[in-house]
Amino acid sequence: MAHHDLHITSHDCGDCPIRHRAVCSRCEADELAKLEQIKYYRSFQAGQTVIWSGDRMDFVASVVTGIATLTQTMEDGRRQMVGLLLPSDFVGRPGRSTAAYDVTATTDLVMCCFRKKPFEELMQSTPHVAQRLLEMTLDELDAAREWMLLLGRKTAREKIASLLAIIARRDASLKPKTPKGGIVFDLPLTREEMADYLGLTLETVSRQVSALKRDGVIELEGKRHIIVPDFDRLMEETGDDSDGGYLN
Amino acid sequence: MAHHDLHITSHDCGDCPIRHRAVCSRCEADELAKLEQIKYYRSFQAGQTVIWSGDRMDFVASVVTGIATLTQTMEDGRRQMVGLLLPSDFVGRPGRSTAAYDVTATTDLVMCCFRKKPFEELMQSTPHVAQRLLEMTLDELDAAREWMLLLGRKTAREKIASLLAIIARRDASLKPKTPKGGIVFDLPLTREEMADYLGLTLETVSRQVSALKRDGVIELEGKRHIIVPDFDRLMEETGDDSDGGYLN
DNA sequence: CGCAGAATTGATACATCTCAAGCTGGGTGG
DNA sequence: CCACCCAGCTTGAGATGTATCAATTCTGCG
Repeated sequence: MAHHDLHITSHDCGDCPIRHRAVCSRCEADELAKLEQIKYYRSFQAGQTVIWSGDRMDFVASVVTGIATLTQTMEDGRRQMVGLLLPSDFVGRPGRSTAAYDVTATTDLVMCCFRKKPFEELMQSTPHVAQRLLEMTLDELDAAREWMLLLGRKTAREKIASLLAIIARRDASLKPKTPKGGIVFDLPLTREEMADYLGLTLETVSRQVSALKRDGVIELEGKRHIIVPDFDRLMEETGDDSDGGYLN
Repeated sequence: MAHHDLHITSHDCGDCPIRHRAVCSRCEADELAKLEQIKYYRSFQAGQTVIWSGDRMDFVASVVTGIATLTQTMEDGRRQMVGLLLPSDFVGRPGRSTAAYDVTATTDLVMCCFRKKPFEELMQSTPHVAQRLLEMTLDELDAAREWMLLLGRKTAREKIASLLAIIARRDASLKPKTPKGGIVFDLPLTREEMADYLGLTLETVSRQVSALKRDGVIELEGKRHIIVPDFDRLMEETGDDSDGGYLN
């Protein structure tokens, strides 16, 4: 609990690992300079809550490193994760003063925050931030709708396979080495978090992971380290169209 | 099948029923004039398909009157509705050339279409359209996430109650008369469409509607006409927080 | 070493799906 | 004007997938 707001050597946007993907990616040098003036970093430890749904939220932010989750909770405790925030993803909504969801760090997390008021002004004055934010929001909307199909219509096994495929694909896109011998990655989520994301119980998640392992679709090393010997085989289990289907 | 593209007396944006809510709501007179130049109307009969997922889509559009649905379909025929398009809602994505979902008219439908290329140019040249589109997209994202909670965690009864509450609330906002004696409206969806929206089968929808009727939460006149004698009672059945929770 | 959180596995309950049989109401053609 | 028809809907009985409750078993760590 000790220290949660931190000491990041406030670095230059030019060196930022998410410079080319985040909400600032379209900015010119002068626009970037304005952003630099209103930005500040915050760090969170794995497991920490960034903000609670309903709390006042006077900033917006980009995830720089680490992973965070957006979850909704019902009065009786049922929980549904509604978003997984990866590096470059954006949190918060211009024009809204309170958080709509619980935001939690699932790994150690660094966020690049902007005070909301100046950020909103900057959106008015320069179009590139707003343009990029629209693009990112449309992408998120598509992702949310894909998730609606998963939640509404897929079986537990298909849900697990889909989640693994998404994480595997993302990981593969980060480390461009494609070892023919299969894709390897670490799960960034606990079984319970997977359950909250997939609309299942943690027991069902555990059973289906075991089943995929038993059937040779995946291999496990420890609880978190996953090996996918044949990605196409995994894709068959997701229930999705064979072709990734992402043209433009 | 006969005639599907139609003869709407191309009217003035000033008279448009969605003038104050649609993507054009923030436009000044000069911007509106530009939109007028590239707009055209299309009409569809109830049940007609507006566009199939994957088809080339060289326009974007606003729903003027009527209701349309966005649905995703899996190879084996499982279907999930991912959006319900009401008057003023926007369809299509600037910067994408094919439709991502099946769009279907569930009632007779009139859409105000803009050819995509000019619309995109207009978005660059004037900020008001892009601003409003961002706002609308953020609203849709919130709605999608609320639906994720419904799909992932709510019971069949809660799902039905939630859908009825949403339709009831929308209808109440259109006809501002609040008859103390209860809210009355017509379902714009068949049981099967409700099922596709809620991630259920049509039989389960039918059973749960009957159950809500048996328990006095709603009354039915025919299959489609619904009477809600006590809206708070209906809200209790949705599983949501008692307070509507829509501050800003 | 032993504890605590995380995960697995088992037995059973239950909500929803599936398959199947009727019902209902509005439109149509004889 | 009636009889029929058919899509939309309801209801039933049984199957099934996932949740629930309850032990264990892992695993990393103090």
